[in-house]
Amino acid sequence: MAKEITSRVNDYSQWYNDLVVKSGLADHSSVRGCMVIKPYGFAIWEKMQAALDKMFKDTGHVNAYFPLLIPKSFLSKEASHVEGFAKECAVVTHYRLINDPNGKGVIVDPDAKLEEELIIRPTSETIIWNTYKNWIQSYRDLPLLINQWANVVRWEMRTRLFLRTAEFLWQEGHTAHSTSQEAIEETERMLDVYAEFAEKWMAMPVLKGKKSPNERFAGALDTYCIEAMMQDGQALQAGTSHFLGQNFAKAFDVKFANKEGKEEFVWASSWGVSTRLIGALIMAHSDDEGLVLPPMLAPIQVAIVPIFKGEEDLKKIEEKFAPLLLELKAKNISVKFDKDDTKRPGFKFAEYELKGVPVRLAMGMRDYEAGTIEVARRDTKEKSVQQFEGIGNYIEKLLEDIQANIFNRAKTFRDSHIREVNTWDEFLKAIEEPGFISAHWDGTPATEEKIKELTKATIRCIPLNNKQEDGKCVFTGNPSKERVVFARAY
RNA sequence: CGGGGUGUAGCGCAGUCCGGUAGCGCACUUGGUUUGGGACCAAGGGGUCCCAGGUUCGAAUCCUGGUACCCCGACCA
Repeated sequence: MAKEITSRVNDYSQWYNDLVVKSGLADHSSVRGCMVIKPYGFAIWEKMQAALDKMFKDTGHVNAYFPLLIPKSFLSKEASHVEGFAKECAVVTHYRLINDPNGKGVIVDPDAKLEEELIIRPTSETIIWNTYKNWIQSYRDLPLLINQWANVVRWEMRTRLFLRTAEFLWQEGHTAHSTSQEAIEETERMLDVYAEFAEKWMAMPVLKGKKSPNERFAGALDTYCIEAMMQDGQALQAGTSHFLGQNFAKAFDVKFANKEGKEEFVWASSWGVSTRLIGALIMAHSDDEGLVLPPMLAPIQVAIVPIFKGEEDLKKIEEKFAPLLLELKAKNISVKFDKDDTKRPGFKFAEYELKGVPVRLAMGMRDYEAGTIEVARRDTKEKSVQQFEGIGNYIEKLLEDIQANIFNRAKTFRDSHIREVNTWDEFLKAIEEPGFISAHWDGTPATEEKIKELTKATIRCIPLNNKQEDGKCVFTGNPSKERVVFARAY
């Protein structure tokens, strides 16, 4: 075995790290907490971007780009926003380096201190709302529906590849509206877009819900989220959509004249997903042999391994496959025909499993003569021999089947790991098992805080369209109208 | 920020206790044989032993100081 991956049961966290590095998605960089996203990992991100970008455009949004650097003073204009982000901001203080007069290398030129320090954006609400002030005068300028693809920096104390890195890639939508209701509708619409993307493309079931006040975005009136369950039963927030009310409009003085000619503050939403989704993808589906990628996001959907002795065999097999390659291309299926003669078939099989390629085809002279082909699917690791004739359609269906199968597998796992509990004793017992807990909560931040302190579990969300039922808070016994979802989270 | 670990060839590591020619596996290069589940043989190339200072005839190894990254926790839109 050239590449040993720690097994999930042994050490889930180590399994994840091994997998990310050994499958070639990303590496640690020489900067603490920052990663190098390698071509294979970036290809997944590009597929995610393409799908999401289309969904954003289809819902009326356009892309723009705002600066990486933000004047320090901007951040403090919205009180709770600065409180949330100040402690993890990287700051630019100087603009020049000079040769070190005492030795080798360069030092910061003390004479090149910035008048006002700049922060590297941890998120762009402030610089964007400062810009919107100039763009919005009338109700005719609204709504403003803008998205940006960007990188942000948050100086996290502890980082993990993809899940929490100091620098990460994301998209952030920032919209401006003339009414509260319209902004709320936008917030909910984008949550639906995220949920659809997670379930349809990533094959990852998610719970849609609202955050409790404790877990809200710094500066939001309401934070909506999608929460996914990883294979170790922990929760991962996979996307958020915030209703910002008029907080940023007030902080940056963004007003518009309504139809009656009166000035009003603008209503806002913001929403984002990040490269963390790649972490989610890995932890939702993969196994001890490597990645398991959903066909819709796999950079390579079909790998073909010809097994040959000498140029003549290879040529025969290549000729046999030529029409199939065209057919698959026409079906928009990405294929790699791997005729690399320096690696043996067994090596390639293992490598494509590690990389999570959904379907692998193998053909040697035996199959060639018989008019058959070996088909291996990554999700179940099943192999079968099929007739070569008509294999294009078979593969197309198989990819759909794999996409559906891994979604169903993840959904079955999740649904069987959500427990309803009604007493504190049950809660304490259940939280030591993998999975989510559905329980009544009295709605107070104090109770949530206390539960977190005692169990490390947080309220992941208050599910949307939640069933209303009378109950008692699992901790205080105070009356409650609905259940909320508790879990330990990444 | 607390605790732990690690810095030696591209990668993974041994050597450090007990100072004395810098090693192993993988990868790489060349040639050959192989090819249906991670091939084999032969030859070869590759080093600021994290940095600085000290002890010593001599330091990867001992001493002092620094630094970087990783892991566990606390923290975390």
